[in-house]
Amino acid sequence: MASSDPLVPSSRVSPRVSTTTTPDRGTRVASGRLRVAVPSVAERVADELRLQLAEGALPPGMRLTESTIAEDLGVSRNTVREAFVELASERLVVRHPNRGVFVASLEAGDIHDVYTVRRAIEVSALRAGGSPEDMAAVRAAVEEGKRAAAARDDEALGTANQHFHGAIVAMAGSPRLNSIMGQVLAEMRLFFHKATVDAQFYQHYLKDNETICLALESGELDRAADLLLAYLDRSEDNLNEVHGEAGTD
Amino acid sequence: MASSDPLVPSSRVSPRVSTTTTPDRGTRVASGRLRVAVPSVAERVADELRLQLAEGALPPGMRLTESTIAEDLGVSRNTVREAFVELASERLVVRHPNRGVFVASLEAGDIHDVYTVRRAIEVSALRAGGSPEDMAAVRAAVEEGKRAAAARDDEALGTANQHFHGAIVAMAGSPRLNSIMGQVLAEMRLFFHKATVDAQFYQHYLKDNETICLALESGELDRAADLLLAYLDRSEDNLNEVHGEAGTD
DNA sequence: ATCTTCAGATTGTTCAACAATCCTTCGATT
DNA sequence: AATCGAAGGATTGTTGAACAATCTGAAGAT
Repeated sequence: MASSDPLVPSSRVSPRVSTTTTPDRGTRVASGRLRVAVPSVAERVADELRLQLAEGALPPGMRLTESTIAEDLGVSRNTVREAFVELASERLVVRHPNRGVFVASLEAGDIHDVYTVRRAIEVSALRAGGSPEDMAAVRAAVEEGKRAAAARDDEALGTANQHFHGAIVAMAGSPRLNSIMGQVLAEMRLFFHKATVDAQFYQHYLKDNETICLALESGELDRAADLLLAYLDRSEDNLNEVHGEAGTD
Repeated sequence: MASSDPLVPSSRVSPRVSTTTTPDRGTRVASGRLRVAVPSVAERVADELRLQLAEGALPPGMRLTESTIAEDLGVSRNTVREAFVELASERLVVRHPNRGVFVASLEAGDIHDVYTVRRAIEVSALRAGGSPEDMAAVRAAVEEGKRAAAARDDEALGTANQHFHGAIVAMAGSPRLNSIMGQVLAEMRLFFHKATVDAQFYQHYLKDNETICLALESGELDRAADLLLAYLDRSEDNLNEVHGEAGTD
């Protein structure tokens, strides 16, 4: 869904005939100076592709042809190209020179690698602790997960889980760590659509998150870090099992 | 230096008149199948800019005009643009919409941020230990630093120091962590040209590296990690001092 | 002195062209 | 029949030109 929505407002039918058209994507703020960050077309293409990748509309391994995407989104091939460079730097797609761009697919080694990064940054952030607001965000993610579990909404449960781990990293207050974590989570999302894990899978995580959060709130940072580490190890094993089963298609 | 070398071999004088010219950048290997990764022009532009950034030829805050760079390197504007997207994703340049691309400059907050990332990934990698070969690489970097110090080569000393920390992260055997560390070190290189620190500055680091390496080699991973953490804290403080002095231009 | 207007420069984006490369198909050879 | 190699088509890589949108800075008006 949302696959063929044009990114440009739809006034681009015959681009050259209109001389000095009315401003298209100006969003001109008459009074203030603050421009609220109007994303460029290339960025919006990247955003759209990121969204479709996260939704599973573009499955891992799929080839992304430049001209097709350009037509579908109503932009030029060069703009798609810029978006591809960005997505490739985030490891969401892989560029094979002269062959094309493909949706990234996590192999067994990649899973371990991703979890190595997660262990590094999540444990580090947790061990350093955070402000009360930061911890409140972690707690909020735990409660969000509980609600999702009560509503038997697996999708929401997965989202809450990502919020939980995102909140842990956010405790460090580091834009760079947040950005790295965001990319890692995006990579995992890419993979998760292959295996819709059962509810018990997540239920287990839910309890772990609660325990970790409690340890954090009581100031037992080292214990919280150890718990998180164990959690990540188990999560990696779980994912590998799922991968071993689902990876034989 | 090496600022105006064209990236394309120089057969690009009149690009349209020649129909079916001889292969320009083919590097065709007659026998084998293995193509040794011929970098695209955009990648080479990014490489060249990265190099000039690391060398300090493009100082922080400097504006990089698309057409100028395109002319200097003998490539098209669109290609430069692709390179800019990549460099921006590495935080080596900053893009101001409709205003241009500027060489990134680390502010005080950025320094702390960079060190937060380093603490996370270096300590994590060190704590997990590594194979004998990995540790040998760490040791080699220490010796490299000693030689550079003996030769009073500050440049080489800085390089050896980066090798040391790179080798520590490489112990984790994680391509993603290596890539992150590479970017972080590139960011720091960008900054280091502002302050050519004195020899004693590095001498101190040299002893720390030796101590950390010894702890690692004797299997005292936790102690090595603690030492590294302390080292990074001190290094951050040092850098902030230097920044406070030199940043007043 | 402050505001507006205007021109110049640069970025953002598109388009069209072509070269280089890859993949496939189809013969030709052994 | 199997293998090899040569067209052919499709797609990527790269360029150059064009133009709209935006920013910058300077000249002019209030």
